[in-house]
Amino acid sequence: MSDTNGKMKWQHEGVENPLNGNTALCEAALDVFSTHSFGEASLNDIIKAAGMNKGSFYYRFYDKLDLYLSLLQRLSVEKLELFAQYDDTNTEDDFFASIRKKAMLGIRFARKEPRYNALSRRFLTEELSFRETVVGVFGGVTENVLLRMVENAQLKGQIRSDISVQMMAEVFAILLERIDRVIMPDMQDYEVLGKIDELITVLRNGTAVK
Amino acid sequence: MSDTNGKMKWQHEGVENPLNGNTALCEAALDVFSTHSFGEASLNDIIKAAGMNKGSFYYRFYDKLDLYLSLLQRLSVEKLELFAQYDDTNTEDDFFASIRKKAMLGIRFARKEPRYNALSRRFLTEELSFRETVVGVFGGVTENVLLRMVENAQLKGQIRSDISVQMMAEVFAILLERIDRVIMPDMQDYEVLGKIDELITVLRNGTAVK
DNA sequence: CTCCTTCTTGACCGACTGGTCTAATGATAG
DNA sequence: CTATCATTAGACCAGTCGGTCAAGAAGGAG
Repeated sequence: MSDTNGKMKWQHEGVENPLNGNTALCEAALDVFSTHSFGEASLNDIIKAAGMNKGSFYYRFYDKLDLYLSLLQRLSVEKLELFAQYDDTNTEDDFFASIRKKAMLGIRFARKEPRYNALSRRFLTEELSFRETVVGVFGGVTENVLLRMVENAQLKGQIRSDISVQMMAEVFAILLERIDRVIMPDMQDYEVLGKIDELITVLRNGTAVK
Repeated sequence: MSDTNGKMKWQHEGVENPLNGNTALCEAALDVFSTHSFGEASLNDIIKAAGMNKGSFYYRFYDKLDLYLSLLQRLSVEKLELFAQYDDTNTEDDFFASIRKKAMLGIRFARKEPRYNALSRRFLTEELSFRETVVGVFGGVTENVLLRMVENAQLKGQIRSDISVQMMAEVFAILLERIDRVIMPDMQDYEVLGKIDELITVLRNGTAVK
């Protein structure tokens, strides 16, 4: 770990992510890391479940953290690919229409790979030093895009101006983050869309009677 | 652990919670359990930080789980005491006034003991089997009071009826749960009240311009 | 065949875990 | 004083952890 410095072994050597060819290891790592914290996750379990040997693992990875980072990288690539299909940064949508689209994309990915959501939420409960290490490798990807969306919408007069933008952005962020609590796994697509529209309605018009 | 069956040693023997007289152990356990998952938390660290010996610890507790449960019990008693001072179950408040009061109480306790919030949120990310064990001891305390508040308010015509009660209750629950993200630790009391009122306004009237 | 590199194997390491147990200590009673 | 009790002390246990390493297998090049 002290040797790693948060870098990935395969990145040093300009080789592709060693998880790419190894679906067994990828699945095992995702299973374990999405259900256990980094410290609690047993590397032995992962390796055993993947049908691998310790030596082979350490031939390709520096350590446990290297595997974790490689997994995050693979997942973020997959997510970006999905989101890229629906890129709307240039369209001049209504604010709530943008939020709606964002929520739909998030749910689509979450339903495709539920373990990813579990993993990223679990990451937020890791120790601060660990989070800093990981963020240090992946860079500040988490720049607050929501806050700027809200600021923009307020300037355009699409949302009320008597509430601070920080508060609004936070409300949207919290709800988008836990949107899975509203969407059940057994729902049909049209039901999911209905739930999202309900949520957007609440955010737009509130819950009180008019 | 197999001997424990999820019960607390001191409950068996009708003695008071052994954490009560031992502030050092209580503080150490709260420190560690609020920053680490149950599995990751080191009992050795807790005992050392409390200036205790292993033998003394195991004289009073069955095991690590017993300590964890005793800590939860103590905290829940403290929280109930605080909430009891402001019991409003019999008053005929407006729905949003009730929510406002609930949010204020939650924040008051969270600011008094921030580690408790961290602990209870961390509990939700523990393994299912562990959560079931703990819930089995404490009973289904988590009966959804919010859902019934929403149903009631809808019957009284205080909130709109075109959104499902489940959705609304979930939205309120999610936001109440993460209300700490909106309240900064260095805020004065009047600032906190202002933030809560902002949040209530959003929930009541929405974010769109009228 | 030999030589060399790449990759695999699994025994092994020290550190740490939750938990046990026996011997010693302190206090109180008769 | 002795006897009995509750409590403390910490060495010790088996098991797991992440990580290392020397030996050998596999395969291509000459």
